[in-house]
Amino acid sequence: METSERPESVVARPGKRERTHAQLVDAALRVIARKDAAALSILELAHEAEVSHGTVYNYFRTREEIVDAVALRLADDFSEQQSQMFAGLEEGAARLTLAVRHFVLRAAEDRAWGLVFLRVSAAAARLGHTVTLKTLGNLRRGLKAGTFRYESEAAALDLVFGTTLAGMRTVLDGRAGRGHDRDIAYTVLRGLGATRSEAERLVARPFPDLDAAGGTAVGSNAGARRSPPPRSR
Amino acid sequence: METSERPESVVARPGKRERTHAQLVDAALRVIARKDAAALSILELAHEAEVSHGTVYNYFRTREEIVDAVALRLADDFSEQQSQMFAGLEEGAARLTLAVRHFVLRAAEDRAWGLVFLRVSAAAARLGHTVTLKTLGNLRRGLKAGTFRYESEAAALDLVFGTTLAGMRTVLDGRAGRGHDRDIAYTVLRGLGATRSEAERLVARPFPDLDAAGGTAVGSNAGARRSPPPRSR
Amino acid sequence: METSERPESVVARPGKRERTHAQLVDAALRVIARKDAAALSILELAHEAEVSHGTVYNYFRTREEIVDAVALRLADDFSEQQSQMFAGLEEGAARLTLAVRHFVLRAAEDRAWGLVFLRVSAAAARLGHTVTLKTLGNLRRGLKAGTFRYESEAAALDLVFGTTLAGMRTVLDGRAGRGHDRDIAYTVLRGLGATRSEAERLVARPFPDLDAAGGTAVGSNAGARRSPPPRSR
Amino acid sequence: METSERPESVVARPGKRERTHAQLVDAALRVIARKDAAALSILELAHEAEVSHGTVYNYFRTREEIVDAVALRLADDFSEQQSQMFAGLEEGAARLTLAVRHFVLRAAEDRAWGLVFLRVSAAAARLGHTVTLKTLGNLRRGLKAGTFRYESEAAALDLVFGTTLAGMRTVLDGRAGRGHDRDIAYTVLRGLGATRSEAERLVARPFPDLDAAGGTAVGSNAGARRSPPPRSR
DNA sequence: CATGAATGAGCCTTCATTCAT
DNA sequence: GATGAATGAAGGCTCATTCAT
Repeated sequence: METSERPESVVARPGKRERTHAQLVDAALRVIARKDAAALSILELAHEAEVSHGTVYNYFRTREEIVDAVALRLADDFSEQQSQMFAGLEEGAARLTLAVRHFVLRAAEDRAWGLVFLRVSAAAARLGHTVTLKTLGNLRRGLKAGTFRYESEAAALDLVFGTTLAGMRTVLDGRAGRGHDRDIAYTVLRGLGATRSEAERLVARPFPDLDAAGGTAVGSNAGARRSPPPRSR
Repeated sequence: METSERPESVVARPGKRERTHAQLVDAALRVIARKDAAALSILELAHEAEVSHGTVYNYFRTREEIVDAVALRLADDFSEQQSQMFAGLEEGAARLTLAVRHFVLRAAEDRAWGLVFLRVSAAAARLGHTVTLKTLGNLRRGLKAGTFRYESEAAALDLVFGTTLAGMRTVLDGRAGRGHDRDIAYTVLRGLGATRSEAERLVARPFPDLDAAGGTAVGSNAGARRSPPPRSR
Repeated sequence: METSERPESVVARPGKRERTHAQLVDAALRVIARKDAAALSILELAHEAEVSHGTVYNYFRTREEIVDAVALRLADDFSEQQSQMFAGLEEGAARLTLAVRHFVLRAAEDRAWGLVFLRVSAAAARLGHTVTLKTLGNLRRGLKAGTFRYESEAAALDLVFGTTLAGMRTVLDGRAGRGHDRDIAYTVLRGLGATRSEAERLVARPFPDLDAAGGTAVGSNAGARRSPPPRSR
Repeated sequence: METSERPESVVARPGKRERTHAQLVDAALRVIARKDAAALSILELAHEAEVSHGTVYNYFRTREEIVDAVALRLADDFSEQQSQMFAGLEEGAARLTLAVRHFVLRAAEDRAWGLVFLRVSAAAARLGHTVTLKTLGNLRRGLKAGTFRYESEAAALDLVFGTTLAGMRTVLDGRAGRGHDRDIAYTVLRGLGATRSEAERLVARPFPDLDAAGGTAVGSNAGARRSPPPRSR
């Protein structure tokens, strides 16, 4: 601690508060990667962030605020990556395909991130909201373009979220091999009413390279981004 | 409850142990309907079951054992009801359709049961196993019959479970109206590769009457079993 | 349990009560060999004796009664063995020497017994009383015979008990090798005022064979009774 | 207690942690003077120390840590007093004599301290270690000087500790009068091989005055330090 | 702001004990 | 006599939270 430098007032560089905040959210991510989000304790968080537990109270007042902050961080990452991934990609169905694959793939590559995502999405509505909004746009675009042919938008959302999260869980449990991202995306597309050939075409598209993009890496088994070439159906 | 058979005395000799066990599982269901399964406390359970907390320890040694017992009860109920519902129904696709609709519908009818099911299935692998086994059979039958045309069985399971659970959640959150059971089932069937007309036909079939069947009612807003007639697509 | 034989009254063979009692004391010995005597729990005792915990209450009302029963058993064993060992041996100093050696040796041979003895003697005054009485006689005889030359009888008793118990502890902790029984006895004899040659002579006497004698074996690494020949001093 | 320095405020800034720690160890001493060390409960300790039970956990995580801390305190006291007592005293036999007498005498003067010492030494190996090391040096010095003539060092240690502790117990039980410290010391010296005249000379030496020295007084029947003049043998 | 001592609510767990069968 | 279901006292432990420095 560099408190000794300060003669009278706090000389802290601008952004000190932001840095500590980020440090705490980082720590929370690591903790949640280990235990369930509901089990996150202030004490453990403080220890992981290497600050006194009293300090945590300068930033969050309840455990829920912490989980929310983590959710916000994940949601921002998500938005950020979507933007990059979708640069120059207008087709709603294509965007949705990439988004679904992205989640499953990332869970496979960064197991810790996957666990955190599932746990936080179960605990914080906030995360769901952000993702829902983005998804809804893509769904409607695909519907308008005629690629999708669903009747119930609510059921369509359940399909997309439910299947994707289940797919992530399957990957995290080691019950699926490479290519599960494509299988899940294909299944979702079919459920939305895409024809076989459309779905195959969408799923066959290569993944834009976004390794450079960053985002919050929780663990670090930065894996091979490529899933194997799609099986022909 | 059959306590009504012995209107005055509480002594209950034979089967005492079984009775108390059931009483505890009942209480656990009610508690989980209120709070998350992970938050279930022995103390609270004892209070709800109106026994001393020491008694709980005569039956369960950890909270997990309790949740497992609840899961077992739900799984047994599930199997039981499947058997009744499927009596004389051979077609895998038809069975699957009914099962999916059943879950969504029941969540709508008995909100407490729905909450319990979601919470327990998140906490106890046991429940998932039972359901998976039953589902797998129906999937394969449908595949062999040519109704389903999926490639990846893992993705198909993710589709069925993920979408159904998401549909239950949507219903519990009040974000879907009557008929969501049919919408969810229709979506799942399409995702499994059923044609539009097949899916419509399957979804249009009336629901066998199983109100008489019993099973574990947690809350008691025993609702109107009938969902509205299917919309034409 | 053979309760089914009984048509109206308890047919139990005479001595049934005594047998169950002995069974409980046996079990208590085994339990104390594992944990400290103060930690002895009715529950654990019942389990070890393979009776219901309710049964224990038909025999003992408090934990102390149990420990006392164990102490009584050990004291009886002690008296019994002394009698056998001392058959035809009048000399007080010789008797004391054998008694001291016996304790240390037996602790080495039957570790469980040693632990039990130390633990029970720490918890139950009863055991100490019995041993004291026997010892006192031998001390006084030795004094009268001129072999011992101590002033304070209280200090002499402290010497005998303290050193012997410490010697047992040392053996049980594995901090002493073969022959510690003789070393301890020699030291005690010297402390009581015996001359070097007297002490050597007393310690050199062979140990009467009492393997056949029985007594309560707790563990069962029935060891080589012989300690190595005395070192010459 | 030096709280008297700050008569009004309780805030105690610097050294707060150390103070509370000492306060807890003090309380533990008082509790152990009442009950057995194994029965020490965190709750009771907290109550005795007049802090919340949560506070105790900020200092000790298990009961054993507490007993260890008490043992450490006793061991430090012991070392401290030995140093004072032995100032300018080189002879091993003389030191040992004083040490043995000191223990017995102190048990007589401060009954609570004696109980604590016996109980803690039974529960914490730590205490034994410290005392052993100090004793060993004195034993070897006496052996080299020719005052002692023992063969087995292990048996010699058993003699010293066993007899001294037994002597303390006898005093605490009220089964010995004034002068037991000298009787015990004399007996120990004889057991170590000292001649009668040597032992008498050693035991006759006056006790250095160390009342001023302080150390941990548990009870406070600060007694007459002087034991009666040695009886002639 | 950061720190960390102190607090107490709240849960967990073990067991002695009672009592109806 | 033996059994075992039920009880509740007793203690253990964790943590969120407050507050003085």
